[in-house]
Amino acid sequence: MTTMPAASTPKWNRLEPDERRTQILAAAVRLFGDKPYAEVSMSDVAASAGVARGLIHHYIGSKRDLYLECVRFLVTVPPIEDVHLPTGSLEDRARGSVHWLVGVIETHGTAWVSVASGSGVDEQVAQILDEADDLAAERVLDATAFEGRGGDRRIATSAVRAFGGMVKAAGREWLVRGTLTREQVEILLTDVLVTVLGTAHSLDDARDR
Amino acid sequence: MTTMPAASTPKWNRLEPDERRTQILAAAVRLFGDKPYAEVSMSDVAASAGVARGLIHHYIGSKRDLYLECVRFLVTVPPIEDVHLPTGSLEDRARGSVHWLVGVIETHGTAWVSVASGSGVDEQVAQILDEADDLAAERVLDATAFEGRGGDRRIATSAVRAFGGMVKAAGREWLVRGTLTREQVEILLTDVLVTVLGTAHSLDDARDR
DNA sequence: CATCATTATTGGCACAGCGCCAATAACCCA
DNA sequence: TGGGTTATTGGCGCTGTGCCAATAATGATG
Repeated sequence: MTTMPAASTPKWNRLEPDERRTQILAAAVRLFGDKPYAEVSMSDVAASAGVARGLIHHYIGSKRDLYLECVRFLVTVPPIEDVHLPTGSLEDRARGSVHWLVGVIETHGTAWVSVASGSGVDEQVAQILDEADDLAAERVLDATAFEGRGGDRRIATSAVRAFGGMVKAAGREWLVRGTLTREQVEILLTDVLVTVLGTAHSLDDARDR
Repeated sequence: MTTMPAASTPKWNRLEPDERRTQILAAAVRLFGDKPYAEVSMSDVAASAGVARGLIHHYIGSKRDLYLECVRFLVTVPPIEDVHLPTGSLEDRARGSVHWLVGVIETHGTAWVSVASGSGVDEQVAQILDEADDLAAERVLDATAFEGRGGDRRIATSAVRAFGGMVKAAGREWLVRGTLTREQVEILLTDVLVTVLGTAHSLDDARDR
């Protein structure tokens, strides 16, 4: 990659530790991006990076350490961007924040989604969770007597599915972290659900990119 | 459990297939509930259920199959409850739906949260994700110029963290499932964020359980 | 320019855990 | 009470991780 000595052909080329480490990490991020944790072996990463298996352990450590580095890279690099001026009305400022968040997501694309939400889950596991989310969304739409035609309904389902992500996160805040009470969670989610259902109606007018 | 023969002491008692299978599944659900996937070995499940390792493979199959069964159990059992009448105003119906959802979460408690959001993630992975979520929430509060005192701010942070769950889920809808366009995602999230910020102010009045 | 010191890199060994199969023991029935 | 049925066990083979000594490439030194 760097120099090509014509006299002797080295069996392998020697790189700077930082460079090699970055190279390994890049390969790992790529693999962990579209395959779940269990499906990625250290041999795969080593082969993808063009090095021996043992070298990864020398530079990063265990497989879990490698994965941790990848996660840290994927979720901490984006927020480095800073320039965002909170001006205008509340909605304008909210719009700016959301635009920034969506941009963060777009930066690493599906890899970010795969890692951030449901870190390295199996394909079939994701499918089961998806079906459960779908069922819950349908139930919510039925319970709230959502009236809508074909396309409208599908978009509303997706919106409520997204809302389901907030339900889970709120549940985490309540049960695991203990930062919100059950009452606070219900109030918050109720207000948000009302907003989601209200917005869903006007959402298919913006279906064109 | 069933009968106790006094004459001879059997080395192990023979159960009906369904009963044994249920027993194994119960032990697996319990273990997968508070430990990540990689931390739970088939030997642990076997020991916890009081059977030999091989029996699990005989009844369920591979470790992944076992985990799939547990996930399916955790997420499909709750929705069996049905009775919920969509009456009253939109907010009332939304409140009812949210109440039902929160009840579903409560049914299995932390185990559900652990499996549903971030299926079987490592403790350190969860910590990294938590810190990233916290940072993002703080940034959003800063960008939207959220004014609030100490306790208010902390509650608002938690609310925005919960909102972050919806951001991830919406990103999934957009990038992975393709059910929403980027524009639709931004509109939806903007409206919801405005609601979240507005509700957060009145949320500490309901801090008492 | 030849030799040595340094260290990046490799290949293989030991161990843990999964998947499976034949042997075994408990139960049911005549 | 004996024999058939099958739930259950224990151990074997294999894949993959973690680690360490040997090796080779690079830079320094005379």
